[in-house]
Amino acid sequence: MKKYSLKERIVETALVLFEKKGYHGVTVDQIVAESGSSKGGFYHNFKSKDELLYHIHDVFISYVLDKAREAYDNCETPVSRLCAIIQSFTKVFDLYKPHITVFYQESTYLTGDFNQQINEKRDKYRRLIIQVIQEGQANGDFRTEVPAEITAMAIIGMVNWTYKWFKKEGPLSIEAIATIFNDLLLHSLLTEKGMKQEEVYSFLLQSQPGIK
Amino acid sequence: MKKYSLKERIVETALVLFEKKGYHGVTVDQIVAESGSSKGGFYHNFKSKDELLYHIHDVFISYVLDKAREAYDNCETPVSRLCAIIQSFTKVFDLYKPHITVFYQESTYLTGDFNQQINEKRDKYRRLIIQVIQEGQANGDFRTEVPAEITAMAIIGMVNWTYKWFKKEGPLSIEAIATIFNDLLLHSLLTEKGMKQEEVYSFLLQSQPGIK
DNA sequence: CAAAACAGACCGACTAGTCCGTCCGAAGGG
DNA sequence: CCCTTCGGACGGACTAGTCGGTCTGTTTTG
Repeated sequence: MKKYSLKERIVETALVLFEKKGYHGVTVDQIVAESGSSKGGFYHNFKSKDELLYHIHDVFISYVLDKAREAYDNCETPVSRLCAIIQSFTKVFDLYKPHITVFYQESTYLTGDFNQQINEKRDKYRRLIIQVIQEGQANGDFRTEVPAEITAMAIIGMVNWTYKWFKKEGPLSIEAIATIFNDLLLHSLLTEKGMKQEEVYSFLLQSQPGIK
Repeated sequence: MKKYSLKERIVETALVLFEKKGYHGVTVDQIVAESGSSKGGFYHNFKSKDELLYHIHDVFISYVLDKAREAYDNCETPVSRLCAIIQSFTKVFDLYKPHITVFYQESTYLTGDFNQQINEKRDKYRRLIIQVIQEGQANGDFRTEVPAEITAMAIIGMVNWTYKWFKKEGPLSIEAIATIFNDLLLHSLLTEKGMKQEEVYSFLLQSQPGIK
């Protein structure tokens, strides 16, 4: 039974406070007070408030990027790859909701060098999704009328926006939402040929109404 | 040839600065300096920096809400209503990009009363979209497997996210992007019956590749 | 006992908001 | 038509308060 380190406690409380009040709505003194620490403790673990913000960003984007690559490597076809990536990302909301909120809400305030490092990983993530779509278009599973880049951004938008409205206590689990996303996404992307593949059905919702 | 009033000049420069550096990254002094004004001029037109933020929020959400209702009233069927709303919203990016960025990036910092007023309008907008989807499900145009609420949030997310990546100087016009969104959205929502309607085709991309 | 981990008083920079003064155009009287 | 009055729009020095970060101890740990 490991104790939480001070650093972890600081990050956790900062996360909760940032999510509620925003990065600039929270002072270092508040973080220190709520985490039962001190200025000394804080600045022993972080060079600055900026670095704490960077740390939160990095933990999240690194995790998500890893999961996406894992999903890519573990799947064979564009359809299953795309669905697996979306599913893995959406599931992260249960785990990292505050991180995600901070990530999309406060990245403006990352200073030069930190900002650059995060943007690189963000780019890698985007390029991976575009690539999967292009692979699907190349092998005839996905429709080619829609440009892969825009479609990728549409999908990323659909999924990312979840941070604005998802509540853990809500009526739908995050897994259920991921399934709906995949259903919407496959319907908008698949060609008739792509639709006929066996594996597709495991990612779609059934047609009879009233399913939970 | 009307001159810009000081208030307008302040809002315009604030918008540009907020978009680039975030609400808290910009001081009142900076706004005052860049707009060629003064502290007196600023606080004569706005009760506080908060009120300026509120003003920016309100201009945008009011405009968008009006346009959406207009689109709803001018159209007859769920399909055309939904497409018209999406189109009207997406087009706003050309006009109000900085407003939108501020709207989604800085709303955390709206204080109590202001926040409440904006949220009401935001809610009305969301409910309108949900309603259109439900109407489409009721008359058999839209699939009923996907819950209207989640679908609405997926659509709103897809469209809203545009503020994160859209550049006016980019290769695609905002109208082209709106068309792509509508195409994606209709493919994911329409039933076979809904797909057969004549009017649908005007909102879809053609199947032959290479169309601009 | 040395080095790391932490506590907390303190400081300097910064910033939202104030306050008083000035300018200018309209109203109004002569 | 001119001079005076007056009120609203704006200028800008000033302030009170806040907040990130430092510095000097003290405790804990290996």
